[in-house]
Amino acid sequence: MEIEMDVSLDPTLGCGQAHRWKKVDGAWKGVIGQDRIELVQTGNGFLFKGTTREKILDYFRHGDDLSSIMDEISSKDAHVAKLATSCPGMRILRQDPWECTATYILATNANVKRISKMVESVCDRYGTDLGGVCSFPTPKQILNGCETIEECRLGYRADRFVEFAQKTEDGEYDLESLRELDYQDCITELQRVSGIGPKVADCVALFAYGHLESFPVDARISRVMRDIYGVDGNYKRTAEAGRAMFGRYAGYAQELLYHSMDILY
DNA sequence: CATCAACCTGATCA
DNA sequence: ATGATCAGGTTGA
Repeated sequence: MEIEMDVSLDPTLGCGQAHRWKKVDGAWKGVIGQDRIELVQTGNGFLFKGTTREKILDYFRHGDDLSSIMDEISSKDAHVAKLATSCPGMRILRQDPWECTATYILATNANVKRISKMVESVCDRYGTDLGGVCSFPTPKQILNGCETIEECRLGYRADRFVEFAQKTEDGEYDLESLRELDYQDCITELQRVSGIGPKVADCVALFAYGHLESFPVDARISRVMRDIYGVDGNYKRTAEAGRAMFGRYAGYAQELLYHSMDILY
């Protein structure tokens, strides 16, 4: 099946916003929910198999008008304008809140390689076998075998990861209800979770709850803000500066800036 | 509110 | 080869 969309799979799936995609012989292989997916870039979109058109369109935020978003953030800053041109088709994805949050709890103070290793590890150990790859586990699946969690080599993230699964399963955290909240309330609620600070909250707000004004500041973005824009200071200050600079689509600007560092380093 | 050391682990570098 | 440093941060003092 083919989908027409202004998207470039390489930066979109390879930039690190989602952690389960792998490019094998020109095809992007990954898992969305319980579906094993394969995507191949074409001239004006991509071919897909493994799931429904509807789910793919939702995952790739088909409703986002990329050209007008790029126009808007490009008008705010010449550097981002250049990146928008040099890296067309980079999209923000819409990920499942549970998987996205649990994954970013694992992502703290680890590099991309190690993050995907940890994520694959918990999928292999606790997820459902989909034939060659496993789905991201449900809270229940994790809790059913959490006594062997140390075999996943999560380090000090393990306790937070299991606690998050426990409290989600218990209903203490209601991830669905967060969909109703605006950006500020959303990150405030997310930060009640142990293992979620301002950076992870911003990532989840952006990648799961679709708050496109979120501007997560990680180590790389922090360097960009300092070196290119002369913005220094703590997290709150830097993230606010990004949102003030780029407005309602700051998240897209962040992705472009992050990816540009990816190429540089 | 701002600052800062400690924290699992594994890859990289000297 | 072996030790220091660092990586998509968060926490608690």
